[in-house]
Amino acid sequence: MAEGGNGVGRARPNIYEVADRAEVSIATVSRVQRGSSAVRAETRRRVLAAIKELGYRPSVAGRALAERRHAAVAVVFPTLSGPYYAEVIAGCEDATVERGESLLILGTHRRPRVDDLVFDLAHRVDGLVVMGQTVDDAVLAALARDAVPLVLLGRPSVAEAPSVRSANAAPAVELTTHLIAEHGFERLAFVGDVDSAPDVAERWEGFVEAHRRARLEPPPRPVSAGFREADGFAVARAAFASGANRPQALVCANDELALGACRAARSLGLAVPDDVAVTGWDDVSLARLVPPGLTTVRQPMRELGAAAARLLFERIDTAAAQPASLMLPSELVIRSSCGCASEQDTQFTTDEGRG
Amino acid sequence: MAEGGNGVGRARPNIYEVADRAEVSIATVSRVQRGSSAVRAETRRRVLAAIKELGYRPSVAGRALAERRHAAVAVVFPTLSGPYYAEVIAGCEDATVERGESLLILGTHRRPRVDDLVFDLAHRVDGLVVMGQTVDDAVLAALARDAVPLVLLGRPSVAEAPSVRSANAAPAVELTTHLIAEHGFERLAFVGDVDSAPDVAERWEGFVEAHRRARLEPPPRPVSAGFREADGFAVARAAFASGANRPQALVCANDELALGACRAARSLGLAVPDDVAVTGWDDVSLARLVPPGLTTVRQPMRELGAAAARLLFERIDTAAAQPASLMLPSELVIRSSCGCASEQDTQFTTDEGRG
DNA sequence: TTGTACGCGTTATCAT
DNA sequence: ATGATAACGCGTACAA
Repeated sequence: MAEGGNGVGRARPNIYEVADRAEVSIATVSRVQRGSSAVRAETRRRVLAAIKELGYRPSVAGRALAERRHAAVAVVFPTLSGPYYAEVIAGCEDATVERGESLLILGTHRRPRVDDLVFDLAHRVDGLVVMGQTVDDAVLAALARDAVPLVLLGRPSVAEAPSVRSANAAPAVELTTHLIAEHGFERLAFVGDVDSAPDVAERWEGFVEAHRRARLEPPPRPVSAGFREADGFAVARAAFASGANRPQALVCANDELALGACRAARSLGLAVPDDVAVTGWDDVSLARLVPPGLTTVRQPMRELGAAAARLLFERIDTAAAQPASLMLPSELVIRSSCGCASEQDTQFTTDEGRG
Repeated sequence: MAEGGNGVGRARPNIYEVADRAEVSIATVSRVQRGSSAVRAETRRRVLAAIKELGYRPSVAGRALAERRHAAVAVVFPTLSGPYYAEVIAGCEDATVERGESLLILGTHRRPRVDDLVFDLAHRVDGLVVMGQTVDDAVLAALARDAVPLVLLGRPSVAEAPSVRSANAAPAVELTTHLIAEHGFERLAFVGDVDSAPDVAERWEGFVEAHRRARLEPPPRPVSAGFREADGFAVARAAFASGANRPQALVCANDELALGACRAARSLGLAVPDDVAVTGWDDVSLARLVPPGLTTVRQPMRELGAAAARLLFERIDTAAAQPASLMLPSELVIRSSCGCASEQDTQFTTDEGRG
């Protein structure tokens, strides 16, 4: 381990030094080191010895130049706050390391000149995973024209780039139907900004679809801004203010909003789920910790990231075929906030925090 | 925006094509493009036009080879689960983008051949931020011998590499003294694995020091494994089982443990803080949301990451001088779980979740 | 099986 | 102010 003492400050050896030391040509070093063509066993041994003695590692820049590839990909995301993006990126990282390559990251939230940043990034990797609404369609189109392999994540397909998503409509139908059929609710409300993200729009559509199937009139399209706990608090307060006609259940576009709604209920002396049911989306670690356990929908975040990266590699390796888009299933997680029995609220391992 | 239509599939133009089009030599293109030496205004104009028309961007590989630098750094971390590492990495990313460079990431948790991964990584960037106990000291020493610029984060200095940390001992003294002096507690317990991380060890030492100053006998050194919610639950259950002599306050090494301890208390019919006080460390987003608001210590996570990256850049730019290590202050966050009045538990914006 | 020589796209030095 | 040209480190035809 930790290759040996080639003196302090000594410049990194290059392929020529290795060749000299092993008394072969650089071509042979390259062959040995890449494990490619046939090399006589004895020669290979000598070369390997020289590599080890010198602590030689091929220069990525030189190799990138010669091979015309970077052995690296990048993921573009809005922000690292919250568990969603971090988990997805972790999935990308898993798949990337598994392939023996490197992962670059770029956050776009509140950053000027994002287009330029993305173009620069595109030129130092072999492909890009682009999450959510972080990059303009026009930029994606331009990248596609430049033949930059692209995979989209949690966002509709654009510029013929394949996309990886998790199910929204189906679980939304399932969740809403659960509230209607199992718990007998008739006045539901949807909390979330339908126009801000396709994911949310699809959840809303599933919500409406469930009403249609139950022959119930869906509530009017919600107007609300934001995804934050405070937003959920405000919207829920307003909803609860409608007196006797207040909704019996709040279907929130994410767990943050749902937690805010729970707080709003508490602040008005309403009990969840006895006085009002609340559901979330994402299954953040809080969801199972805060009483009552939040009924929500779990997206396979890490798998989403890994799948996107693998799709990207496929796209890189076979420039020809466009791999199809992928839809990963989401899982309904029934806890107590919808009104179901508590049943000891699952396990409590959260994998948060550190030493 | 989005440079123009140089036909589909057209190969990326290189500096020669630009030179041809502008009717200059590649040297001039390089000069213009780098903004270096003097170039006649008219010439510059022509070159700029050619660059724009062709959508030229210099190849990072070519540049890296010529300049012998990568314009990129990497951060090595254990895992992306939980808010701590994600926030720190976000800080690194801020500082990196601010400098116009790129950030590579490598997670080591549960990964085989970490040493090799790190060595590979080191060869494709200009320097490394290494977090926590992710990499063996021997590997760090080897990297240092190879003249790889290194900055350590949240870990004691090794191999003469500067380190960035947040204060542990001082806030631990402050927190413990608060419990002793303000709330009059005399039987405290420390929850956390003191031997697993230097950070935790320092928090423990601060805890002991506060006892010393108050002329109180500190409890025996705790034996506990893990940092997780479930670990806190288990340890706290055991502590509460000691009957009348049970601790009046639990000082936990992080918020996860503290939340587990709270749950343990609940499960035994003990109220927090009325029957037992609990404090955490980190101020994760849960800390202010779960009732009662958790008294904890806030580390400047994002600033830690940014500071580490900037220190690394300094180290890269001035190979000679070793920048000194940095210690960033941590902030005591008093909420209700220590027994202080609730006072409407601060704001509720959490920045978690997404659309 | 092995070696020679060229190309990859820049930067930088040295002439002019 | 501008142009030739030599590195930079590697992969790989092609030749031997």
